[in-house]
Amino acid sequence: MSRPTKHAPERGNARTRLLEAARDIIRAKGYAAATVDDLCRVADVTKGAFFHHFASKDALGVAAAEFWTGETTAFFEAAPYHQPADALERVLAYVAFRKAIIVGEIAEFTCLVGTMAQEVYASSPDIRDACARSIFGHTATLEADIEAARRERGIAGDWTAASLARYTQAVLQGGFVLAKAGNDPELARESLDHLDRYIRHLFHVAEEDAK
Amino acid sequence: MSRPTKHAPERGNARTRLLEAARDIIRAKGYAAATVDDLCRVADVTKGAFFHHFASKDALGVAAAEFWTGETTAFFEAAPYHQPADALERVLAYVAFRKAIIVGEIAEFTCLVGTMAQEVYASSPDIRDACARSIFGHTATLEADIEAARRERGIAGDWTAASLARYTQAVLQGGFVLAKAGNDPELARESLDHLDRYIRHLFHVAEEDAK
DNA sequence: TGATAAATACCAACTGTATGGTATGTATCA
DNA sequence: TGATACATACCATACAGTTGGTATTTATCA
Repeated sequence: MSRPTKHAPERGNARTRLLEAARDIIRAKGYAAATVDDLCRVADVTKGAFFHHFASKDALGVAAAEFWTGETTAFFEAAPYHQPADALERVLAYVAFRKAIIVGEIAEFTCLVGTMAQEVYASSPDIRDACARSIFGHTATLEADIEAARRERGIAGDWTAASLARYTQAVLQGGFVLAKAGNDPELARESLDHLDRYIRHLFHVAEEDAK
Repeated sequence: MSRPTKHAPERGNARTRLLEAARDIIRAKGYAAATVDDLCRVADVTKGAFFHHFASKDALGVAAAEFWTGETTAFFEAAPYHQPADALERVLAYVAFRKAIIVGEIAEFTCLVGTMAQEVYASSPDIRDACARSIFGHTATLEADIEAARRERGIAGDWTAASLARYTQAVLQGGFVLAKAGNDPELARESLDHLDRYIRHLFHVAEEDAK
């Protein structure tokens, strides 16, 4: 995705700094309100550099979604919830992990591509599709564990692993919306407690005395 | 909220038409991208009329959230899910109703205040708070039925009626985000199937063979 | 190895238009 | 007569995008 050059300066090139700025600014005030000048100021580059690296603001939007995909993929691959040998435990550890990382400022734990998709789904199909790839690509990684847990434990029921994986994303995204509206991260964490209880129900395991 | 005057023209005054335009345009492309000119064009009023009724674009945002509260309150009060004598049946009927009205264009069934809150939560506290009142005011109406169902059926468990009511909103809002990203309303309906199954679990009732 | 061409990465200043908002007017109604 | 409900024309600024440059790196080849 990012074609590295020997050219590369020491502390990250302008393109990367612009993508990081986009990630932070768009999460804080949305895509439309994030102006090119905003991005350049935060990234400490000029407008000439912006339009050298991106053909348009929308092109940056697509690149920002792909950058987010790369960052989050690496982050979740390195996360500790993969450790349990038991597949269901990995799924529950995923939910617990998602809850645990809901800390600090709202803009720091909410989802860039969920925010962007909500805003541009109709006006910018390119960005929307990049967001969709990011979200549903992530759910696919969870789907494997859910499917394995189902086989291991011989669970029936009229739901699919893919559907449950998507549902975890829906609960997360919805929790973020509520946290933003109510200006309270606890609203997002609270949603994940219900999700945890639901998954334990589907797999017939007892609720743990959570935190 | 809307102080009617004898002045009033036949098909709704400029203020109301602007609020309806705001509702439709903001759901389609977000708050920031909805320009005052857009709103005036769709409402078929001039800019003078806009700034006669609203001190600023942000003031319109607040008014639009309140207008949405009024419309949705009336809509849900008139909805058929209140009919069952049994409180739990009313709760499940609410979820079924929310699923049933997810039809047509995405912009027609998604939530104005969820969209706005996601965008302006940090940059416009007034709008954010109006959105919060709309969302959490609505969850409060469901909370009563959940609490009644709990009493009627003697249900224990480490969750509150208020928390479950908020969770239904989170699932809805998250379903909308996924529907927008995937450009497919089914993604929102699917989330509600999981929610239905979860609620039945909490109240120890069997899953119905849903359509 | 060194000269040179070509590409890349970036910068400063600029442009046309869109934007939120204003100033000032008029018609209608109580 | 005074307030309300608009309309028209206007304004300063913010906006995405352009133009025309320079410095640096890489590729080519004698």
